[in-house]
Order: sequence, then structure tokens, then C-alpha cells
Amino acid sequence: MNIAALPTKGERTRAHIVATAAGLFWRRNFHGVSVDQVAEAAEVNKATIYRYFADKAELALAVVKHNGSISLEMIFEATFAEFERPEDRLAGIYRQLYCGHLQMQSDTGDVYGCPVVGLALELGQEMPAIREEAQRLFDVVEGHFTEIASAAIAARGDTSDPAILGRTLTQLLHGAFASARVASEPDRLLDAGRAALAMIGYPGHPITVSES
Amino acid sequence: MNIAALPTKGERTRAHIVATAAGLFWRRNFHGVSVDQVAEAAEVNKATIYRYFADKAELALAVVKHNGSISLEMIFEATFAEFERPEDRLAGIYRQLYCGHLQMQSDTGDVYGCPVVGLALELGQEMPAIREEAQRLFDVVEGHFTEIASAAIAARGDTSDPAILGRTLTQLLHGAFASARVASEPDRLLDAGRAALAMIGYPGHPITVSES
Amino acid sequence: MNIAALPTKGERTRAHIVATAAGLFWRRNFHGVSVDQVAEAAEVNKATIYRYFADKAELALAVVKHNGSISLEMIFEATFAEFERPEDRLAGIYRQLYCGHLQMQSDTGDVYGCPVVGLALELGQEMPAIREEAQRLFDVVEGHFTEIASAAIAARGDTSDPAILGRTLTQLLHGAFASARVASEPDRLLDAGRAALAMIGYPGHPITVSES
Amino acid sequence: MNIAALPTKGERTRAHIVATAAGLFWRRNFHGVSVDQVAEAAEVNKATIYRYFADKAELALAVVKHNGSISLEMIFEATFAEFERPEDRLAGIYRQLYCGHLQMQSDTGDVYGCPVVGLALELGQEMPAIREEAQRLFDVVEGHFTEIASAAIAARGDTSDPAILGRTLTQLLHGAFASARVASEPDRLLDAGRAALAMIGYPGHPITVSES
DNA sequence: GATGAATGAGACTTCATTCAT
DNA sequence: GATGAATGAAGTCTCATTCAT
Repeated sequence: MNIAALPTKGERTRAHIVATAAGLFWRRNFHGVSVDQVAEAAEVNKATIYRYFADKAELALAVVKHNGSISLEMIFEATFAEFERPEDRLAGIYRQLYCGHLQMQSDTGDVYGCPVVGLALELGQEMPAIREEAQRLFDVVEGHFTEIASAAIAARGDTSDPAILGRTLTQLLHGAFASARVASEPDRLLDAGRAALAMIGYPGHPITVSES
Repeated sequence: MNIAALPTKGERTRAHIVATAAGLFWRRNFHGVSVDQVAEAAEVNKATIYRYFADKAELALAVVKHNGSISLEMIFEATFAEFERPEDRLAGIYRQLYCGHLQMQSDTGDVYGCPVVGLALELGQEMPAIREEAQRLFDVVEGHFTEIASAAIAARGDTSDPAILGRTLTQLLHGAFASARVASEPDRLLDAGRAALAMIGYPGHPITVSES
Repeated sequence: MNIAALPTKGERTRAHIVATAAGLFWRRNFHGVSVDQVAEAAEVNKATIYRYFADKAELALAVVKHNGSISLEMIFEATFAEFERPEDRLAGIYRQLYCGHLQMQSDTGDVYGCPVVGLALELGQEMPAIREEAQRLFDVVEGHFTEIASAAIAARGDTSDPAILGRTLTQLLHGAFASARVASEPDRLLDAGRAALAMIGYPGHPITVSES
Repeated sequence: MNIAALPTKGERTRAHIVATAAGLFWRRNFHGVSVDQVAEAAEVNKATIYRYFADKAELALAVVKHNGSISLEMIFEATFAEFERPEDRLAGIYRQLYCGHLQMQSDTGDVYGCPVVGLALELGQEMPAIREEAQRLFDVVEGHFTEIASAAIAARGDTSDPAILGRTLTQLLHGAFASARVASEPDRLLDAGRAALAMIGYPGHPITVSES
């Protein structure tokens, strides 16, 4: 993650390439970015990319892994570390996503949704490894949501199945990303966040967005 | 829709090309299918395609429109015509989707999710017209879901906002498609369907799937 | 020439196609104009063009002939009919050319030079018939210039060879066209006209250009 | 010029491509030569051409520049270095041109005229840069001819305007090229050369052509 | 006979990838 | 080990031309 802290120069170079490619693939998709463009943006010789990745597809796989762990760390783990109560955790997750998308929109003029699902849809069929990696990530996400669901159910003493609720929360997040990107409206994330809070039994719980 | 009934031969050819491309783009995405392959699959000369579409991108736009109207007709309008009660309508929609995906899986060995959102994500940035068309479709879908929500709310005499519920149902559908495709499991659609039924106040309402 | 006066409808259509193509080829060259564009500009079905011309190349040949006879008629024969003295004839020819190019420049914003030599250079190698036709035209032009030269020599009682002078006048005209087109300056024609008048012994003879 | 002496391998490759394309374009024009054919003739992969030139049109521009400097060097500068007197210089220029065209005719069976004006006429409208480059070259040529004119005028003590004479000499050269190509007769160059010598006051000055 | 529809060949261009220094 | 140079395969698109109604 922290590139400067990586042991060898080679690993730093590799991480730098992945991070650069991640940004480009997010905005312009896999087929919309050529290896030349990755090389130029990363200020690396093209052959250097092929030193670290057998394929453009392998680079994509690395990008998916990178995006996955970044997202888990910055969205889920950070929020879980900060908050204890399920409603706060859920609100925190959506706040993070929303703020990130607002930032993205002001930076680039557009909204790009989930940084993993796009690659998974685009390459999933021809590259099962990517889909599997995405699935692994989404399972972790579902796990986190299930944990939130469990806590909420316990707090409110009802009898729903937390696994089912966790899955629904995960699917709703997928839908939030897709609809935000197609509509080009970050607010769609807030809509989903509010619905999610209602689902776990905290309708009206606020998703506080600080001024910036 | 019914190709044979189209007036001129040109319109029939055009519709045949669109239908063929729709299938290919669904399975292998836009960049995964070459114009040559569309031509070969449609048993048409490549130049014929360019007689009807200025661009490969314009063909994609036509495919999005085609997929959109097919879906609205076969999934939403058909179900609305068949059923009256909101819970039956919602169950009917998900049943259709689920059966379609089961079919698709047994035909092609894989699951491809929403036939519109993939193109919208892949081409949305470089071709705004596609995203706008997709957005138009999703707005109609949201309208249908809102109608279902309204009826359910009225039937149960509660005070929720049908517009908000309609949006959530729409996002949940998006999420269902995405997670079914990434997981390659049609059952994810049933999960979402059951959650949707619970949301409108009919938890446990069955989504009957006939044997085939 | 006068299309309306042509006997049959077929001949009128043919002449109309040729005239249309002549304009397009002049401005955008042979390879810069597609048969579709000729058909559209002439408001004729493309297959109609192929009814009258075996080839695009045959159309070009017809255009060369058309341009040749138009030019001979409107530039040389008209001027010869109007004037008697060689210096007036030469001045009249260049005046015509100059005015035509001014017109062209104000109509189209550009200057296109000789309507024959472009096609001859572009197609001469692969289509000898075109070059031969152009050569025939230029021989006639040279004949006219030689007549002017003869008269001027006779009038001034010197001993030059009119054939040689005629050829030089012809070459100078070629050069005038080329340099006017490359420089995009109709005035280059006047430069050549004045030089030509000097060559036949009438330096300073005016090339009167009427206001329009 | 001297390819072998160019510093980097890339520059040598580039120069080789340009020189190859120059020959092909001269003989068969821009649209008569495909990029594949250039690649094959240069024994280079097609993609290598696109490494050095963004476009086929940019290759043409490079060819125009190449042809321009080659011509200036080999025809004008070489002759100016060899001869002092204007009549010798003018005769030398036309001798060079004539011999070159004889050579060309015996090599290829045909005569191709000016290696710049063809491209300028064919691409000038759609690619102004080419026309401008050609114009730049022709201005230099006109400068050389004006220098000859000046010297001749001075030597003979007459009062003509060297700029006007220079322009006429330039136009005559254009016309010589055009008429030689259309007529497929190198001798037309000699005709023009003799006329040019007469114009600067040296009628009958010989254009000696050595046996070869 | 005229026209909308269709086609085969080939054009230009780009891409992911590898070579050779 | 790093990089400029090179490549084969494939992609999108256009064109002149012909067919079939």
C-alpha cells in the first residue's frame, strides 16, 4: 500500500505501475487503456511493465487485487476501527463512499462506480481469475455487512437471518455503484445508504458528510 | 421485435444485425466482439453493417435500445399484464429473470447479468449517448418498481415514500444482476427477489419457478 | 455543353453526371471523391452512374473531355471570336482565367488550377487514356498559342519560330495554373499573363479586369 | 541525406522509409500507394511506419520535405557551386533536370515530372501543411531564379525587374515539369530550358548533355 | 429500367508483445 | 538490466462494384 515503505526498488516499481494502471482502468476501462498509455502515465518503459507482468491481463488482475485491498482497508477496516455500533459503521461506510465519489466527480468531472466490478464484468468471461478475485473480495465485503447485520439484529432483538441481510446489503451496494455511475450522480450512493440503514432497523439514521 | 413482420428488407436486415450483436455483446462485451464476428454471426457482409450503422458504437447504441425494449416488454410489461397485485408482480419479474438466467446458464454455461449495464459501463465514458439511453431505461424500470411500491404501500396502509422504495428496488435489481454475474450463480437473483418482496411488505411470498 | 438542348433524356442524365463529377473532381481530386458522393451530388442513384460509365475511371475520362472542351470553348474560342489582334487575344485569355479563378476563390475559398492537369497527373500512370486525352487538349491549346505567336511575330516583323514560342506560352500557362493553386493566389495568373504578353512583344499591354 | 551517416538507428529507419515512400509516391501518387506497399518496399513492418509517422499524410509531408531538400541540394546548390555565370547556372539546372528525367525514363519507362507538385495538388486541399511546405520550397526556387535573373540583368545592363523575371522562370519550370509528364517526353524540359535562357538574354546558349 | 440492398477486397490504423543492443 | 526499435495479428472502416427486385 504505502509504496515508499516497500522493501526493494522492484517492488516499488511494480506497485507504482499497478497504482497507475488502477487509476486509468477505473476511468477508461481495460480496453480503453493501452499498455503504452500505462507506461507513459507511470513514466516507465513499456518493456518494464512486461518485466513485472506476463500479460496486460495479469496487470489487470493485480489491479483488481490492489483495488480490492485498498477498498477494504480504507472503507471497511477504517470504519470498523472507528465505530462500534452497527448503524454508525454502515453510515460511515456510505459516507466514505459518497465523499470519495464527490471528490472524484470534482476531480475528473465524472463518476466511475466500483473499481472492481467494471473489470470483473469486462474481463470475467475471458479471464476467470479476475472474476474469482472479484468474488473473493465481494465475499469479504459480504462478511463485513453480515457482521453489521448480526450486531443490529442482536441489538434490536429480532429474529431475521443476518446472512440473508448481509447479502442484501452487499447487493444493494453493487446497485448503488452501478446506478451512481450510469446516472453520473453520487447522490445515488446516499439513497442506497439510507435504504441500507432502514434495512438494518435504523431508518433516518444520518449519514453525516463533513464540509470540505 | 418480430423481425419477419418488418416492412422493408432493409429494416429486417438491420434488426437481424442488432439482435445478433446483442447476443454477442452480452456474452463477450463490446470490445470482446469484433465487427467481423458480428458480420459472420449474422451471416451478413461487414459492409452491410456499416450501411446501417455509422459506427461500431452506433451499433452498440442500437443494441442498448433493443435490449432495453425487449426487457421492458418481456419482463415488466408481460408481468404487469399478467398480474394485478404488487407482490405477484414483483415475484413475477424476478421469476422471469431467474428463469431466463437459468436458461442462459444451461445454454452457454455462464451467466451474463444485465444486458444493458455492461455496455453502459464499458462505453459510458466515451459515448455519453449510451449512458443516457441506459439511464432512460432504468428510469422506466424505476417507474415500474415505484408503481409496485405504491400499490403495496396502499394495500398495507403504511406511510413510506413509494419513490424511495422504488429507487431501492431498482438498485437492488442492479445489484442482483452484478452479483449473479460475478458469482456466476443465478440464485443470487432469487436472493434479491426475496429481499425485494420483504421490502414491500411481503416477506416469504414465494417466487414460483415452474419445472422445465 | 448545353444540357437542356441534348436530344435524349439519357444523354442529359449522362451530361449532368459528368458536369457534377467535374466540379467535385476539380475541388477534391479523383481519389478524394467517392462514387457515392458523385451520385448524391448529382441526385442520381449510384447504379445509374454505372449504367452510363463502366468505371469510375471512365467517368474521369469523360470529365477530362468535358473540362477540355468547356475550356477550349469558353476560354480560347470565345476570346478568338471576340478579338483579332494577338496581344488582345492573349490578354483576353488570361483575363478570363483570372476572373474565373477569382470567382472560384470567392465561391469556394480556394483556388484549384487547371481542371485537367490534376486528373492527368493523378491518373496518368494507371490510365493512359486520360493522359492521352489531356495531351490532345494541350496540343490544341498549343495550337492556339502558336497562332497567336505567329500573328505577333508577323506583326512585328521579327524572325522567331512561332512553334517554339507557342510551346513556351503553353508551358507558362501550365506553370501559372500550378503556382496559382499551390500558392492559393489567383494573381499568379496575372503574373504569367504579363510575362506572356512581354514574350510575344507586347510588354505592358494591359489585362483589363472589369469590376464585378 | 546520407542514410548510413545518421546517428541513431531510428533515424536511419525513418529516413529509409521516407526515401522509399518518396520513390513510390513519385511514380504512383499518394492514393496509388498503400501503406502496406510502402512497408513492403522498405522491408519494414507496417507498424514501424506508424512508429515514425502519425499518419499516412504525415509520411507524405515528410516526403515533400525530403524531395524538396534533395532537389534544392542536387539541382540548385550543386549547380550554383559549380558555375558562376547566370547563363551557365540556368543551363546547368536544366541539364540536371533533363538528365535525371532521361534516366528515370530508361529506368521506369515513364516520366514523372516534379516530385513535389503532384503531392501538393493531390493533398493540398485536405492537408494544408503539404501545400505550405511546397510553397516554401517553391519560394526558395524562385529566390534562386531571381538571383540568376539579377546577375543576368546586371551583366547585360538592362532594366527589367529581376523579381518578375525570377517568378516567370519559376512558373516556366512548373510548366516544363507538367508538360514533360503529361507528354511523357523529357525533351519538353529542354524546350523550357532554352526558352528560359532566351528570357534572361542568352538565346542559343547550349544545354550540354554528356553522353552516358 | 431504376433503385435499394448487398458484397469482396482492401485501405488505414492500433495493439499487445518481443527483440536486440 | 533497461530501453529503443521492431513486429504480427487484428481491428475499424470505406470503396468501387454488382445483384435482385
